[in-house]
Amino acid sequence: MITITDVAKAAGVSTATVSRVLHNKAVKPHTKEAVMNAIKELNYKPNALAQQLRTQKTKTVIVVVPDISNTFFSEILFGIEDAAREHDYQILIADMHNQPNIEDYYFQAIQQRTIDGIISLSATIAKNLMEQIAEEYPIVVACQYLDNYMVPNVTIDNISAATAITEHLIQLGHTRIAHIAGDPNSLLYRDRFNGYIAALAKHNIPIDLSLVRYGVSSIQSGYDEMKYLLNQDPSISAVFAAGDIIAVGAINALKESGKRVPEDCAVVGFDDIEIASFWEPPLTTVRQPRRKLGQTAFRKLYKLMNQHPLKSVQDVLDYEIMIRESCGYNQNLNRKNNTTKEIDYEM
Amino acid sequence: MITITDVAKAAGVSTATVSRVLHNKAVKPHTKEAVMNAIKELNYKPNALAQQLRTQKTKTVIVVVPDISNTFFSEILFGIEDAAREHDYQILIADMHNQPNIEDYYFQAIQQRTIDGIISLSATIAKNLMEQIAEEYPIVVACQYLDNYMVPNVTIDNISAATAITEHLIQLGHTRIAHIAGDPNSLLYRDRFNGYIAALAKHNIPIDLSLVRYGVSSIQSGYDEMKYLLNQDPSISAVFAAGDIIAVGAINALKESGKRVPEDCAVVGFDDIEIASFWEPPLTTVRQPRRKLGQTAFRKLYKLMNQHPLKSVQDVLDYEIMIRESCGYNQNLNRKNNTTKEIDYEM
DNA sequence: TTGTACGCGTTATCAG
DNA sequence: CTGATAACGCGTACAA
Repeated sequence: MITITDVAKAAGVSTATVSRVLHNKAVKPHTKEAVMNAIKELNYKPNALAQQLRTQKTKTVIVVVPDISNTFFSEILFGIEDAAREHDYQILIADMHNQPNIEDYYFQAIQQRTIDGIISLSATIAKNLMEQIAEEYPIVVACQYLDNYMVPNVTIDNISAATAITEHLIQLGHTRIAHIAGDPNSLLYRDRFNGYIAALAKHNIPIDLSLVRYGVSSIQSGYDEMKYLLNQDPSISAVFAAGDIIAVGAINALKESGKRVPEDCAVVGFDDIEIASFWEPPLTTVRQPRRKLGQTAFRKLYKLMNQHPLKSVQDVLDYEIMIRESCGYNQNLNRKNNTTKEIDYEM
Repeated sequence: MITITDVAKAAGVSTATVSRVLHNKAVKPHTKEAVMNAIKELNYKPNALAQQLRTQKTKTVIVVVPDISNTFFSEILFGIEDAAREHDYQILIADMHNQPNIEDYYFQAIQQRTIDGIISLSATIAKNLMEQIAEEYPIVVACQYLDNYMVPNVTIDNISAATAITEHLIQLGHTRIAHIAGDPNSLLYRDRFNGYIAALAKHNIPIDLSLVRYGVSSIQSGYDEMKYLLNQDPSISAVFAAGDIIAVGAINALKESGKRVPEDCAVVGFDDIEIASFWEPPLTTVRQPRRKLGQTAFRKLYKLMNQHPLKSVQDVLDYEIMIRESCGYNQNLNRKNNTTKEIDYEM
């Protein structure tokens, strides 16, 4: 292995000078050139490990992803990478495979100084534990949050979005609207559920909890819960699924049962993942600004890692209702909410 | 930050002894206990950076993935992680976003000693460059290969699999069989193309290159190429797509054009990704042993990293033809090939 | 069985 | 502007 000492010898200077050249510090043009030549000739690459040990910075951020095979998260990752590149940071992906015991990852890596910060796209960890970590280390949560969250996070307003898309179904004349919810332990999904309830209440539609089922994020689960609902109450005319993956499973179940979508039963989802627009029929859903969510999350983390003051603990970004065919309203008139806000807790 | 010195002081021993305890070297039970207590009390975590700098080993492997949003790769990653865990290695994911200029990743990370080895699920890099890297550093290629590959790799027999699934269409009576191929610069896709040609030749079906289109791995691309084919030659009665993502796009195009699948046109794919079995109709395709591919790749890399001799340069694993409805042969009789072989080049 | 001392490759401080 | 040197935290000969 070829080190900074080798370069120094070859260039006839000290290692300190080589280091200076490497970091664009003040060096005489002449000596700088000599060093550059030596570097090129020897094909020298600084040892990142040694640099990191010395500077106590790794310029690396770990992203905790619940499930990388869920395409919803990939676009968020792109956004994170976009922003990370701006500041020359590396991204490390930790895939949880949807298992909830993720504490290990947080602790191991950051306590061993392998990384400078964490972006978590998951919030299954206990609230107090998360807050404890957040006090000691830079961490930002994206697309997930907990009640009265004091951990820096960026998200959309799930209640408002769920209300909006449910109202859309109501405005199309539906009153028997089922909901296939996500994990009730996640505030994210509780919010979507609450948005659904709020929309019904607002329009004086009686709330019937027998129309609510709880699924997990898989096509199979959406299929199963829809079958259950159909079996139990054939009068259902619309379904709001808490995620697109669940929604497409529900569509499959409906079609298999001889129901036409949207004529016999409308279906709407949440997230706008890629297959949503390619499904048959194309899915009406809520689009989250995924790339921007990722970018915002990283920029927030960057401030945290470099002791810049945070304007707000929580950033709330805009969402968009994507009207496609699965809801029966085949018109190219998408609705946008324009309420990017920053809820200020003043850290 | 709390270091090994702090622990040593607290336990009243030298840092060397603490280190020995950490690595289960010979230490008197009594002192060992004292050290353990100090570690626990101070909540000491070894600094991984320092360890790695000292030992010149990171126990980390980078996996180069063409596109993490393609679910085909996630299961391979699981397999890699399975095997990595056995040996206490960390996995690092590098997402290429389908861009071919990946040399940077290989070099940067491994030359800067941040990683011990590479598993590449991509082979867009020039052959000689790849071989040059392979001579200097531990690297294994999975699911991809180049002609006369001297770089350790693990894969299925794409020619044989493509031949088998094309023959299945032939046996169902099809003669006008189109092929939507993948990137012809990739031997992987050339092999699938060649398998298609071989099957036609074997059954004396005239080869008509106007039935062959080249797509990329996206639903949209499959859709576009199928539209083109339909427009050009409505007599096509079956399509072999070089990947499932392309295949489902093709199905969408067919249905939109008023063709029934499989009655008017059969479709088969390759890879067996999750949505394949949930599409309408469910897709007949080739299943690759993804998990095992990943495991095998890591174990091969492990040998390389630890100077164990390699039995073979190339491992060829079994594939499986998954017969579903999209080919019109709705019978639960899947075919397996049982020919796991290791082509011996003797390194 | 344990402690001392050095070195992994780099950067930062302090003189000059 | 440059060089000598200490230090980052750890593992391991070597000696005791």
